[in-house]
Amino acid sequence: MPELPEVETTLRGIEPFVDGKTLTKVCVRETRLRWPVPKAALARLCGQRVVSMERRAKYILINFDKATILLHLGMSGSLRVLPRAQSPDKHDHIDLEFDEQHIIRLNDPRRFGCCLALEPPLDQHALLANLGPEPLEADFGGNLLFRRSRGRKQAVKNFIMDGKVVVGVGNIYASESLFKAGIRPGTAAGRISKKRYELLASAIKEVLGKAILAGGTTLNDFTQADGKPGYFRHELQVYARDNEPCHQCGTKIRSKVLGQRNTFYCPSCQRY
DNA sequence: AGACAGACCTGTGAGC
DNA sequence: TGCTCACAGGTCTGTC
Repeated sequence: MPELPEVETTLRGIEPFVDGKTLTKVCVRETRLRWPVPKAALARLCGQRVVSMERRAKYILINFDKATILLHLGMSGSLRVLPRAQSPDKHDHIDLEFDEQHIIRLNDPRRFGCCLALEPPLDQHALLANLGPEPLEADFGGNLLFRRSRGRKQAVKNFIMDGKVVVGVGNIYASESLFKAGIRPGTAAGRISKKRYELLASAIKEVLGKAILAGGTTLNDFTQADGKPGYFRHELQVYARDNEPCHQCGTKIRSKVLGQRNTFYCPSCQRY
């Protein structure tokens, strides 16, 4: 479910209920997420005030004075703002309480997500130390993709999904961006021209930016922090549209497995 | 080093 | 109706 736009949407949804507030209570019902949830370390943060919040790649960071809560939604996670009295459902693993009325609740059926308590310096933590640039920041562009791709035989789709190259481009938006840039997903990354990479970088920025404005993409179960679906699904050009006509030229959209992930493209619009 | 496969989990929908 | 199977939005880890 959650790619960068979904995580950004989630962050924006919970921010008014978290930023500047004091953590009053933590309730952990299930510690078996991707890594064991450090109950005691989270409990020690109670009484401390949130000084800032940010997103890095697909991680949500809740910063306190001397520690940070790091959350990842994995494949199936969501964070929602709920009334404090709301009883937990199946897979509601963690509640964070920041005021009298609300809780922030992590639900994650597949338990691929995580919730950790980190000590500074944050940027030296293994999960954050080797991340590539943010796709929506100015330091990411076609030039960077071109330089990093020289000599690489890997399929360009797998290349842009590599978090060391650029963060936050997941399976849906990788297919969508390549469509927009006219590039075949299976082309070797090292064989693509600088000019094409400029188009691709712009496409990634545009697709992610639009998806954030739409509140993310809801395929099956993604909901924003207020429980509403994301609306980017209606904008998808190729993802999950195999055998349907391309919106641009009418050719049948094809699918193919690359790097163990389903990939969608238009054989006529994507020729490079 | 780069590239790939496997691993972690549960829910859903298709096909029988 | 109920069973089995394939597949799903992520990403770390190990192996070649």
